[in-house]
Amino acid sequence: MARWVLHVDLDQFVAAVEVLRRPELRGRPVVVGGDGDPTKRGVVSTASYEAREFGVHSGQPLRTAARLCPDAVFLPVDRAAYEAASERVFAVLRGFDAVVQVLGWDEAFLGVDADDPEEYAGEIRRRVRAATDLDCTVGIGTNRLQAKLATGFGKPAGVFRLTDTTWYAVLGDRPTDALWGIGAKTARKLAALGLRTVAELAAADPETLAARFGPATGPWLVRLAQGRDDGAVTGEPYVPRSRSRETTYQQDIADWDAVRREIVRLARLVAADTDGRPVDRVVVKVRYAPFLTRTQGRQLATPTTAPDLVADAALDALDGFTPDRPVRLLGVRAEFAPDP
DNA sequence: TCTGGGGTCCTAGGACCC
DNA sequence: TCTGGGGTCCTAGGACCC
Repeated sequence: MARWVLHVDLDQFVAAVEVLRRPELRGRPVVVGGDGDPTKRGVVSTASYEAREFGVHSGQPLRTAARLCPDAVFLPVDRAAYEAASERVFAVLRGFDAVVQVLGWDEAFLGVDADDPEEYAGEIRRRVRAATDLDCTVGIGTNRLQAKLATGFGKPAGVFRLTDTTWYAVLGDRPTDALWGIGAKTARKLAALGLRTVAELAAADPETLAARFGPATGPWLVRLAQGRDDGAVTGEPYVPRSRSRETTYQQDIADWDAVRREIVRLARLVAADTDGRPVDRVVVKVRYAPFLTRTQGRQLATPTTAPDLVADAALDALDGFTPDRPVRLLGVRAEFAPDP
């Protein structure tokens, strides 16, 4: 039997969960984001396929989505509901004889031994559907990168295999930002070097890219374009490196005393969410009204879980900012001391 | 596109030390 | 004080992903 990596990705996950508990929404354009009021500041978390027909997509301002699709049903984000649905899906996946690595709310890698990976993928789709009424797509590859990219070609509710044999036929002529890890910024820098497609990047000199992108990132970009990924699927439990809370305010805050009160509030929320792990460092984020974003951090002399000390460190970090401009967003992040 | 919230990892540059 | 070269650590920012 051969070793395969399967990437399981729920279809329009957040919108699908909402439709499950409100069946009358099935077939309608559904947009989930912010507090569900499209006249407020906020962006689309997930749009149903019906809403995507109108050009609505994740990350888009809710106001824009409402303009593109005025008849859409707008719903608030309900994290607890999605986490509960996630757990039911992952419980199904853990029922397989496989190494399961969860990637977020709606994705997981499975390391499996199989003679017929398509048959295996089909069985995953059937069992997830039977247990949760949710559809998923399964990508098949010989490593995580191939499996992850394969999923995009199988959407929705399908199965797709991508291997060394088919890599360049499928992806060679695609722009570099089709790859998992290359976004708009990096794609533009690569294009400036004459590297526009996956095939062109795959043939590039790693040393040249190291000079432009750094010693680790440069060579990694070339390996990415070649479909290579040395990382194994791991079943190790996920241990967070940090916890954070941030808020974009409906109205900018000009009063610095109000800013300080908000920082204390956010710091306490973060401190309540550390699961008893000592905090090493506290970082405050300020986004001023013109979207200029700055961060300031403070290393703690002694790692702590005490909310008062986390809040004190956050206020100390806040003193590193100039209180002369209205504030659009405030955030506090706590970083955990490495495990001994 | 007047641009969320929660994360991760990498890089560059300054501080500091020998 | 006209002042090198290298290593290491820390921090802010960038980029990416879901």
